[in-house]
Amino acid sequence: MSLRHAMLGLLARGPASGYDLMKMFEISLSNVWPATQSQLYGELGRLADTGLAEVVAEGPRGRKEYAITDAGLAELRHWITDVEPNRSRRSDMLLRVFFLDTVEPEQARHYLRERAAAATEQQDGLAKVRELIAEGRDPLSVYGRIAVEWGLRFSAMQREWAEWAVGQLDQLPPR
Amino acid sequence: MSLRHAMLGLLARGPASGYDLMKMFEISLSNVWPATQSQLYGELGRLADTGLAEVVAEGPRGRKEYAITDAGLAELRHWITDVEPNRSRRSDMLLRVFFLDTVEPEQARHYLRERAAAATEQQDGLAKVRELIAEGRDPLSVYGRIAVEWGLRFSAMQREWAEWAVGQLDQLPPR
DNA sequence: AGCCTACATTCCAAAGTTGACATGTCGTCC
DNA sequence: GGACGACATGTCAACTTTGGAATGTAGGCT
Repeated sequence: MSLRHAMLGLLARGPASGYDLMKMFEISLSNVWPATQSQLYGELGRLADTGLAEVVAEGPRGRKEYAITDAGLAELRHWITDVEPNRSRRSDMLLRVFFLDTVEPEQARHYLRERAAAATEQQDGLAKVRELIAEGRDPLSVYGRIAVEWGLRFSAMQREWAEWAVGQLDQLPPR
Repeated sequence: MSLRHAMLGLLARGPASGYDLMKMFEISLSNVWPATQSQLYGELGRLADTGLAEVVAEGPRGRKEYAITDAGLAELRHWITDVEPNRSRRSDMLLRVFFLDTVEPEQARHYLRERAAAATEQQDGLAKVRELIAEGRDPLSVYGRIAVEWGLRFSAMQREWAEWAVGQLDQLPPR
C-alpha cells in the first residue's frame, strides 16, 4: 500500500488537490511509483475517510484542497522508519534472460544489446533531470538528487551488465 | 502478463505439473517473478484453455502433467523477441528516499545504512547461489548465471549508492 | 497397520492497478 | 462573446496479485 504513503509524503510538503498531486506524481514520482488519476482520487477519498488527510479548502471548479493531518504524518513517519522496504523486484527484462535459450543465439545477443542501448538512453534522460535539480537546496531537490543518482547508477550498471552478458554468449560453444 | 510467459518458459524445458512449476518458481524465478500456488494453477488452466499448453499425462494424486504446444512456443518466442520489456520499476525503497526530510536526520541516515546492510546481505546470498550453479553447462545454468550476475551487480550498486547517500546527508547543513 | 511428509489440486476474498469514459468549469485570447 | 486549453473530479470494468482455506492421495518409515 505504498500509493497511500506516496500521497501522504507529497501532502506533507503542503496542501494540494487531487489535480495537484497528479502533476506532482508525473513530475517527480512517475519513475518510482506511477499512479493513475483514478487511483489518486480514489485514495484521496479513503485518506479523508480514515482521518489521515482532510479537506482544508474548496476552490473553483469543485477543487478540493487536502492537507495531511497529525495522524497522517505519524503514519507516514511510521512507514518510513518502521516498515521494511519490499525486497522483491519483479523484472520481466530479467525473466526473459532465463529463457533466452529458446530463441536463436543471434536474437539472444540482440536482446542484450537492446538492453544496453535502452540503459544508455535512460542514463542520458536522467543526466538531464539531474542538471535541472542541481541547484536546489530544498529537501525535494536534495532527496530528489539522491534518487536520481540511484537511477544513474542503476542504468550504468545495467548497461555494463548487458555488454558483459553479450561477451558471455560469445564464449558459448555453438549448439 | 509475464506470469504466463514465465510458465511457458519453464514448460519449454519439458513437461511439468503445477506442483513441479511451483518448485521451479521457488528455486529459480522467485527473485525475478514471484508467484503463488493459486496463481500458478489458475494460469495453467488458462494456458490449456487457450491452447498454449496441454495435458500430456495424468499421474497419481490427480497429477496432471502439462507440456507446451507449438502455439505456446511461438508465443514465448514472440514475447522474448518482439515485446519491449517494462521500463518502469516500482520501488518503495526509493519512494521513502523522497520523503526522508519528514523524519529526523538521524533516522534518515539509519534508513540508508540499513539499505546498505540489506544489500550486502543480499550479495552474500547471491554469491552462494552463483557457486551452486558455477559448474553447469546447460542453458539453465548459463542464463541463470547471467541473471545472478545482474543481482550481484545490482546489490553492489545499491550498497555503494546507500553509502554515498549517507555521505551526502552528512554534508547537509543542520536544519 | 498406522502415521507422517510430500505431493497435488481447487476455490475464494480482498486489495491493487490499468485505462477508459463521463462530466463540467474557469480564464484568456482573439 | 465564442472557442479552447487547462483545471478538476468522479466512476467503472477488467485484470493481476496476495494470501489463505479446504481437501485429499501416495509412498515411506516404524
